[in-house]
Amino acid sequence: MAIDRPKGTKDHLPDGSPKLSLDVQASAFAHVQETARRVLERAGAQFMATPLFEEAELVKRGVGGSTDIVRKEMFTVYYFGDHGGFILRPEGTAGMVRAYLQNGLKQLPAPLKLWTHGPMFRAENVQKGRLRQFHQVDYEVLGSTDALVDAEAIALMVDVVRALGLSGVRVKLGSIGDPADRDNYNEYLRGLFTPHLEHLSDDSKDRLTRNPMRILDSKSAEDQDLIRELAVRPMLDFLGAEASAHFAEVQAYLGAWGVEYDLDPSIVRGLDYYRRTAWELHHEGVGAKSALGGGGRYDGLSAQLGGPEVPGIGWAFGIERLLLALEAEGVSLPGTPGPLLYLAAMDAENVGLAAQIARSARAVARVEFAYKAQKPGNAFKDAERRRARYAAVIGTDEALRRVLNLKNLVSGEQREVALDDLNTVLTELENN
RNA sequence: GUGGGUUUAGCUCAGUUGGUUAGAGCGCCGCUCUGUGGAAGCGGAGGCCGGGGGUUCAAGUCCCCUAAUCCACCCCA
Repeated sequence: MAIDRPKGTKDHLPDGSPKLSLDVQASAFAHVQETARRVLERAGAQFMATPLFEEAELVKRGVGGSTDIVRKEMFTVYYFGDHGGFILRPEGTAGMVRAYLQNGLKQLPAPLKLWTHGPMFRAENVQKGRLRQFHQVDYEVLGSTDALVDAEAIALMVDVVRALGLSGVRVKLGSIGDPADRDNYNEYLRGLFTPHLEHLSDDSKDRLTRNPMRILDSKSAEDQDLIRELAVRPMLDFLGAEASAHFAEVQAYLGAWGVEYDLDPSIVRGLDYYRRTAWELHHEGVGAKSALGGGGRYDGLSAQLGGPEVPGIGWAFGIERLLLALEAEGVSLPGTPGPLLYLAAMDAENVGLAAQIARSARAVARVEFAYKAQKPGNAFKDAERRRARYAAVIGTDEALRRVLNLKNLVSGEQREVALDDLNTVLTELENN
């Protein structure tokens, strides 16, 4: 093969392909999207979609200039002759909020629940559960600060994943407070760690200036020793009165609904616009970080993009990571079903008739036909490989008498059906 | 950006201390089998041994570079 697919991308393959795993099975992707649609739309979310590329400025302002996403993971799009400065979107929220503001969706009754799905792009090195083009399901609620909205969002994220048959997920829940709370906490951490600089790992020395909260979930043993020695207080101790009450309310609702979660003080959002409630969904099967998805409240984002104050909250999970988790649990998703009926003609002059019957039968069911005349033995072999439930071979006798011999490929039983009755019979067979 | 493993047919893999026409199983196509499938037998197609350079009389095999892939770090979905 002369040309391979670009690094960090996957082809989505039809059922039956060699090397097929759930994360590249096109029908599994479709099933995730359909399940998300069902669960989210029943909860009142409406589907919308935004472009795959946006102004670079949107992502810089929306995601934050100090994040790794902006510093080293953006794909710049160079190829629009009349206008430059576009990038492939690295996440969904900035575009959703941009579209909300630009299209006047503030006119719709608030809070407005939206959802979308599609590819995201990050220029990262590849490993398990991490790609350069990956896909997310995304849920956003705009126009409310109510803690009930937070709790419902978290519960819905769990609902979608559960509806797919995944069981081993954990919600890690935290609150990063309001901006002043976070500033206070970062100041506390800097004051605490700076005198012990020489005991921190090199990575954490860097974190101390860029994002001190990251030190707390460092994988380095020396960092963890130091954290224990210094008896570092958790972020939750620094929440202001309002953020604290809000967080208590979120937990009360989750408790009332029986949504399980673990309080995790080390929850840190990588994106600058988060406020208050922040959470992640974890599963063992998805790779080193084990995060299936994450979410949080972003009340400051709209204003940061130059719009009015519009509170918001949202989450996203990675479809590939979800499929890895399902695969790890051995959950199988429904694939594309085979045809209900496979038709073949024995003689070249009846191929056209087979095609005509198939085309009219497609009004009620999935029906395929052979493009060349086939001997009965080969016709049934073919029908079997295509996973048809029924097969019929048309010879001169059937053509003259205007009938089909429908053969059940599992039981081997045959029954004769008049062509005029075919669609009625197929409808019955489809329904049982 | 960094570190380690891997790369031979569509798939899973053999291939000896370098030795001349690179193999198997599965899959695919055909035949045995001109009105009834899942089996068996026989035959066929399909490889610049990831790419480039080097050593050698001779390289799938040894050396260097490069790419892809897998896993991990940073970070994230």
